[in-house]
Amino acid sequence: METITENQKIKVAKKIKKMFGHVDRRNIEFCPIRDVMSLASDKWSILIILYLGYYPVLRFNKLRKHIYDISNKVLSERLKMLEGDGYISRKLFAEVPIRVEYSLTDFGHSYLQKLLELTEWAEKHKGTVISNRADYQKST
Amino acid sequence: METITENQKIKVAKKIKKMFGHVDRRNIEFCPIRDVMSLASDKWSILIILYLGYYPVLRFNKLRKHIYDISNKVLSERLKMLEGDGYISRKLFAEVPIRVEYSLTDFGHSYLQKLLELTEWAEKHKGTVISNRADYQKST
DNA sequence: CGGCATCCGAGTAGATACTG
DNA sequence: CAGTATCTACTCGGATGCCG
Repeated sequence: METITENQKIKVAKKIKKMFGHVDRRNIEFCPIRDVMSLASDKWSILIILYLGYYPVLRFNKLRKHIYDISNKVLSERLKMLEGDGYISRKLFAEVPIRVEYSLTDFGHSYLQKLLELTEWAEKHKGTVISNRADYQKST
Repeated sequence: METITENQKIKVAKKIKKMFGHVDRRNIEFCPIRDVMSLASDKWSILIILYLGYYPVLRFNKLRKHIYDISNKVLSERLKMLEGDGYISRKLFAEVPIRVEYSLTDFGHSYLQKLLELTEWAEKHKGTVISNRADYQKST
């Protein structure tokens, strides 16, 4: 892993202060972490957004097969929330049988670009997490 | 919001494929999204990591006051998990009264650098999410 | 096909009290 | 001070059945 310099740490702290100016107040009407991130960085949401970034258009059951252990209920809930927040769009085709296509909006693509940085980090460092967990188990 | 070009979308799809090569398999022993991200991108985890990125060292009750609505139980659980995965370190001082200091490890700092990109995005675009949500409410 | 409605069980969060 | 213990409440996820 790349070592982090003290300078970088200071830079990061400044960014946090700038972004999170309300860091010390508790009368926050709308916290971006609690209210935006908690939905968008949910395990299922991440997978949905990634799959829609990979396959530009997906139907409900296709998506469900890719995310191979999500239930109808949970998938449809997440899709509704993600649609509500503007990350994905839902196109209904009134055919028989009915067809529904999900895809990312531009807003969703914008989010995905940032999200990808994080998931790439996780993929790259998953080995470290695994061994950290094992060590921690032993030490207790 | 910046418009996303088709080229960028293709680039992103390639990145996803590279990172998420198992995108179509279902016999995944350890999924970085499900197993790493779901802990590290949890609402409370994000807040803990951000506060520890801003204040290099924090004691239990200080941290709890900053994250102004987390219970003892949940905070101590998350701290243990984050410690177990290697993001934070816990230093115990056997004084009276006892003192425990939490801080980010280098691994935690590495994660924070990427995480910050995402939270900055969320802070910048929270207005869009709010209005998207309002529009969606009306349309239903 | 693409969901929604319903029910149920398990896990998780919160409040409070207590302790080394 | 830094948690743990306990209990309760509630949310969440999974399974099933149904319908346009």
